[in-house]
Amino acid sequence: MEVRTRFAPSPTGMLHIGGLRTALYEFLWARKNNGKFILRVEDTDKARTVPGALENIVQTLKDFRLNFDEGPYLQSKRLDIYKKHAEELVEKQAAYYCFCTEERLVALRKEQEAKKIPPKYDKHCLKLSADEIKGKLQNGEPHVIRLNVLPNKRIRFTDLVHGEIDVSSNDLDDQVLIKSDGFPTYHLAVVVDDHLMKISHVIRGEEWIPSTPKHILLYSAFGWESPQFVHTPNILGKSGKKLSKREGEVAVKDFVEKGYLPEALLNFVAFLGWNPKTEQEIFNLRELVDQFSLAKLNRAGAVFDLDKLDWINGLYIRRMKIEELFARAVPYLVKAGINLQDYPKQFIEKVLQLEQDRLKKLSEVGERVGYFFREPSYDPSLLIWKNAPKEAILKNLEALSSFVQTLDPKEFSKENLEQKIKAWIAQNNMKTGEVLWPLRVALTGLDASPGPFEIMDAFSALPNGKELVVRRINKATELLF
RNA sequence: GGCCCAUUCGUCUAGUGGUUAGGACACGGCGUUCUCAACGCCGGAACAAGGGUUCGACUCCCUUAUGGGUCACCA
Repeated sequence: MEVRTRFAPSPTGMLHIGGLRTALYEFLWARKNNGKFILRVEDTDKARTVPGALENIVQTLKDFRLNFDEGPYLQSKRLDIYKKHAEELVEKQAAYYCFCTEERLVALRKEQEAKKIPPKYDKHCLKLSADEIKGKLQNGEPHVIRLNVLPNKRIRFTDLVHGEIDVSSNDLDDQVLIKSDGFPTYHLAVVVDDHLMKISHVIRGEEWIPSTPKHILLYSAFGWESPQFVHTPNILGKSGKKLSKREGEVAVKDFVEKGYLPEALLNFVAFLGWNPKTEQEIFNLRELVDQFSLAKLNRAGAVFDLDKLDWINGLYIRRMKIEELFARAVPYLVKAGINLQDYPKQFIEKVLQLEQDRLKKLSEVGERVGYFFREPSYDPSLLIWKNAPKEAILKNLEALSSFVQTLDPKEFSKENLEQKIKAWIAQNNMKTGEVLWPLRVALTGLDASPGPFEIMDAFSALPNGKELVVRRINKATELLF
């Protein structure tokens, strides 16, 4: 049988991390089995539908290369299908019309809560005669269609992650199938569509386990075979609760804007609930498809650990070719107010290369490379290396300034500079730290940064690079004086 | 509260009756070094508890505890 999976989000907001992982697993399982991955939009709640959400979902899947083979199917365009199926259920007496008002339902629930019994519909409208129903329908009375759950039945199903799950029908409510606005509820729509779309594996979050028995009832009422159910563990926030907006960003879009790479995000999210059972940690999409299996899904929820995401993201950044890093960093550099057209590409590339090992996310790049684009300002005391006397530092900087001026800008390669300057230091019996530390601070104004040789190397890609370097050294001597 | 699901280092996890309980992130130390990264080496750190079953339990069973999910004309 062909493997067909579907991602079935409701367009109530931006695609979030949990949705991304679900889509990933569905995608992987389909690809792994040469099956089909389908996108279906569960937009059956008119009130909660957010404009732009559908576009965001489609675009994000595209950006992350989780290409779907069919869809997007919109449930809001399939209303007649659900209605027809609900009526079929009514005919089979597996469902019934209900005309109860919201007030009655609320009162009923209150009463049950007061008695500390689980709130359930009391099957009030099941007692209506055929004529009564006909009359009310003809009068146009508002109504819904409810599933008729028979008491004292065991409902069993197999979940590929959790194994056998067994529930009593007494714990199930007479779920509304068709709402009074004519739209189906999730439960009806999901079952009808999964069947009609020949979905082989329903992969979704574990919060759906409690409603799966209702779905089983529907499948059997229709006389259909159920698909395989795969309930994935939840992604948890630091608090151990289901990841939610309360504990920080959850929209995929926000992570991308912060400079997390789609590949890194996918790699990270894949490991939240799944593990290849090897010691390999870094996987591209191709490898994930290769290694993925439902049997390797975990059961317990997984906490979303930003530290590990940062590590993976940094690792992907480090492995990137410089041209690619350049291309991806452009928006962040622009945002930092750097006019890229004013600088040679080679210069920007060298600058990025310097920071490549240090970046955890792309959004940090603007701030980190700032000293290349504007004169640093800093406290002069920062120029002092450890407990070195101020006079020695001043003297070293002045001598350094003269020495650098004698150097040919064409020989500003990192290796050459290092060799030349270190030889010069030795020649003059200076202390390395008392030269290189103030040099570096003069160039960057920072207590932590890349080394002075590579910074000078980068500056040399500018027509006036050497002058800039000398000017900064001189400025440092003035500051210190 | 009813029902359901889960439980190995702080976090992600390996482990399917006999292991010095392994790896990764984070953390600490050391090395490299002008600083910070990156890199390398080292280190601390876990089987929720109690009963069984067994020659032997992290592994199997039961109970308890804890955590989570769910109980809508939302998905």
